Amino acid sequence: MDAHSSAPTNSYRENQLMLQTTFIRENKELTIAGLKKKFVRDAEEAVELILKIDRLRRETQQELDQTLAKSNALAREIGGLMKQGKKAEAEAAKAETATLKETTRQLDEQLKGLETELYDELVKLPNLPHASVPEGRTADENETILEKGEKPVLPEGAQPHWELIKKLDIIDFELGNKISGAGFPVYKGKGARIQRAMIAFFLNEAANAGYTEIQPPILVNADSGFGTGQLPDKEGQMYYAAADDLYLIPTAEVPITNLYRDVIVQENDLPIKNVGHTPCFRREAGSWGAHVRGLNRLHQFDKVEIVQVCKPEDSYQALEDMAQHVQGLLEKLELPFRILRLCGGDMGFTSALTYDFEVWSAAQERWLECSSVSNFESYQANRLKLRYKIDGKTQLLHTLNGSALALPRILASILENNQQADGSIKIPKVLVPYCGFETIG
RNA sequence: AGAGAGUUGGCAGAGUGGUCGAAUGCGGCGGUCUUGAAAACCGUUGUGGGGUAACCCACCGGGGGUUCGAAUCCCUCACUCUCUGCCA
Repeated sequence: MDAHSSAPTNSYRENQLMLQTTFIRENKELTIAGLKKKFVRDAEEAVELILKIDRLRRETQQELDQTLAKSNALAREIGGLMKQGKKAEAEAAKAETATLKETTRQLDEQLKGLETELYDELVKLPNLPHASVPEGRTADENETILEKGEKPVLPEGAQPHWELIKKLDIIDFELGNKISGAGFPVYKGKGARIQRAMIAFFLNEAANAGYTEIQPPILVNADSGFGTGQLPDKEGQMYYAAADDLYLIPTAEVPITNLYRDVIVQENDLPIKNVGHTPCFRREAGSWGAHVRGLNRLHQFDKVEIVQVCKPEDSYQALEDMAQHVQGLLEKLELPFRILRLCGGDMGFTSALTYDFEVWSAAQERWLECSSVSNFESYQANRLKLRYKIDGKTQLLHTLNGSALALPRILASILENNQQADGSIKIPKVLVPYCGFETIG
């Protein structure tokens, strides 16, 4: 943990603000600078436009409120007159309401339009990167903050995992192809058992670290997709069940974080730490090729996800704790890995700071991403309306999540790194009690 | 899937056209009393938006309508419950 022992300090958001618009209004330059770090095009224009719409929105709101206040007063007056039986006066007052009503209708329409416009613009903006996020546009500019573990020297005739799984008959892509399609492998025998072993191991480790286990639905509605930011941006990456208007989750983050949508959490229930195992479904339409062979990229895979909800001032410590947890798993599995701090251009849309974990895949001689641990600060919480009460005020919480871990690439790495001279695979010691065998093949 | 009944503040539960943002009870918070606690009593206690502020506005499942005025009437959608059917 030495590599990232000092938690980065949150440099520019001492005052956590309720609303993104309020934050932008009061931190215009910081917002623009942050957006530029994430390579948002025309950041200034986007921010100016938002501030302009926001100004108009507030003006319109004021006019509307005043008009409504007049209507309310008049209605009360009419009520009073009716009670006293002053019918003529009441009728006269009624005549006045017609113009007010028309004004209300117009202003209301205007306001709704402006609110929609504002929302549409806001939703286009990604989260702002944390100060410690390195400058850079592509994955090449990510910062390696730790590399650990011995890269194994493979025996003569060592093979990549897609050959090994065939030889050992533990994962069958052809069968999956028949019953579903490409990217839906069938795990058989020890292949299935080691998957189950890893899931149990990961869940137990998380439970030991204080995470509460959750088994969420794996189909979610559109509101949940919006809450965690998959919608409206990455619609095409999720499978969609049109008949029921439900999405297959791309990660357990979606249902588990959305558990707290529209919730005001009690302060002493914080931090919330949840873990869940789910299958994950990803359409990933583009970029299939040689480097995504075998288990490297799938349409369906299993993942154990850890999620935390905490107070703003605790979130960067929580991020470090989560990273440490993931690191511990990889160390126990005895796999070589490295940790990257993603640069502005390579980070996710909703994240403020992300650590990627990559395992070494010895036969492919490549690093494979197996976990991504992120602090979203209040970005998701703002959409989720996830808050807590402090000093009588409601304030947005921070959300974080990370894979702990995604299975297929871990399995690929185990298979490739641990192949023995006799062609068998040695199972990491920690998994043996879970799967009940020490070798495959 | 069919028939019926519901959806109100943290929870329970009143309220069927005019100070209802909403009675009452429980819970929460503050106080009195007490060595301390309980009980009792008093006060307070929803969310969001706008405004320097006083204060104003919106929200009683979602959306729309009637009306000078809607938690209350009408339409529509969603969900929940009960009974029947089906089912792992």
